[in-house]
Amino acid sequence: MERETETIAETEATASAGLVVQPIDANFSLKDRIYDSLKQAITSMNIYAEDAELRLDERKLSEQLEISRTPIREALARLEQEGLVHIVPRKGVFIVRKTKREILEMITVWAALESMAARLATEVASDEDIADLRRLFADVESEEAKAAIDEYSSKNIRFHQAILKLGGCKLIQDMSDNLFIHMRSIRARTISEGDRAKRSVIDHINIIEALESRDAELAERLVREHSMNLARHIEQYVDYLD
Amino acid sequence: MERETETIAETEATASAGLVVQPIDANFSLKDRIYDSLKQAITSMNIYAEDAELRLDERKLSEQLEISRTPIREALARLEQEGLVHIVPRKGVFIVRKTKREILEMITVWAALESMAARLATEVASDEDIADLRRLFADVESEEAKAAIDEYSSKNIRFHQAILKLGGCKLIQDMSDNLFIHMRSIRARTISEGDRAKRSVIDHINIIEALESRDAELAERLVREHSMNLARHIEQYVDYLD
DNA sequence: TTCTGGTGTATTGTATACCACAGAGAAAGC
DNA sequence: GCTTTCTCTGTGGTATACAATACACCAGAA
Repeated sequence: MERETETIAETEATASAGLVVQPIDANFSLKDRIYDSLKQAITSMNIYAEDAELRLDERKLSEQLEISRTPIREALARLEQEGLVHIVPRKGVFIVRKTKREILEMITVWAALESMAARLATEVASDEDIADLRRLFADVESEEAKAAIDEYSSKNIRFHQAILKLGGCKLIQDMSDNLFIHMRSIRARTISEGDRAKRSVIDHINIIEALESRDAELAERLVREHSMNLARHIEQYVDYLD
Repeated sequence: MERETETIAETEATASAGLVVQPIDANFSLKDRIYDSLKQAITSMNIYAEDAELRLDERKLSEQLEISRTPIREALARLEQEGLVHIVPRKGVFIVRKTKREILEMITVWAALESMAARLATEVASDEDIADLRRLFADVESEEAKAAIDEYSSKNIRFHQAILKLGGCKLIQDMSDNLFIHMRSIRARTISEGDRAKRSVIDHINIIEALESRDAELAERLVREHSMNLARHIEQYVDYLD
């Protein structure tokens, strides 16, 4: 946008002729594209399936993507820093399977971040935003009976991401997104266990009401306990993790 | 040839001669070493000084370190993912200067993490660990009068890191370390402003007492408010950030 | 003098060649 | 038959060569 106006201002002919653009996105870089591509691929696969292929072959990737290994290696270096893959010198690149303990720690951090977001939300979120939250949730409630569990799971996830967003802290959202990659499949699996879905619905109602009444302490506590309950559940019942 | 000698060394010679070790850390990798080296260099420099050199020259680095550009670029890719540097395609690599808003967000996240750590600490930390905290703090108190401010600043930092550790959540510690890199210089600068040092001491006493009495709610609140006070102070008085 | 256009250099992005090592399988010795 | 050793292949690690582009400088024209 800024560049467009600059260009137009600079050359009147352009403006009069109305030749609109070429904001040519010169920011393409193979490294970044590959990074996105690999990240997308990894997050969308079920890492915790038994038969999951955990090994990544640089050369194979370079052939599939029809580029050289160099940018691939740089993308992999980024992914390693992010914790998605682990590079063992002279051994190979492996997709990381988080251990149960690590998952629990991630949920703990998630609880800290989301509860802080909820606290912030009671201060900065508009009434409309909170109303939207209730609307999204009403949706969930009405569809819950007929829709499949994983459909609910998706809404559940959107609910939590909405709260993170309402806090207005970009960094909290970003960090949560990263945690979320690893928690996605776990959340999806555990939601169907026991009566967690129903309890979850109740929790969500309470959280929304706390936000509506702008009760920072209560909102924070409810969000935190909601997450920590998930941690306790996993601690007790999940055994397919290392 | 080499393999023969290796083999001999491993089997007979090693056993009979009692040649003790070769713990040779084969996990060395230029990429990792460079990463550590650059990170150390960046964190130890004052990023926010006026005359700070923000540009990193790959070729110059490769000459100084006497290695090729490839591992350097991989290290830089990691640093970018971590948020320490920013890579602009076909422009170069620049050390990131956080904006005021970003600093404030980092402190908010820090508050969320440290307050969660404090809460956890009231449950899992041993009495001795908490006693150590008080001891560290007593140290601070006695030296505060005579020691320089930056000396206190270092103790202040250790206090906070101790709390993070007491929570027993490794992930919280790691994430906080990252945030800390950017907050280090800010914290050092602001501690000397106003009577923040004295107020800080009082806060710390209260936090320790909350931990000792195993009051999760109180410990969490005090830690959170302590950090958020720093945020408010920066918001109001710091103007050397973008 | 100033603006425009071109050229040259420096620096980044990408490709490729080569090296060292790990691991598996074959061959040889016990 | 079992163990051991050697070799071979595949993979990642590193270096270097090449391509593309950004920026500065300079020349020429208005």
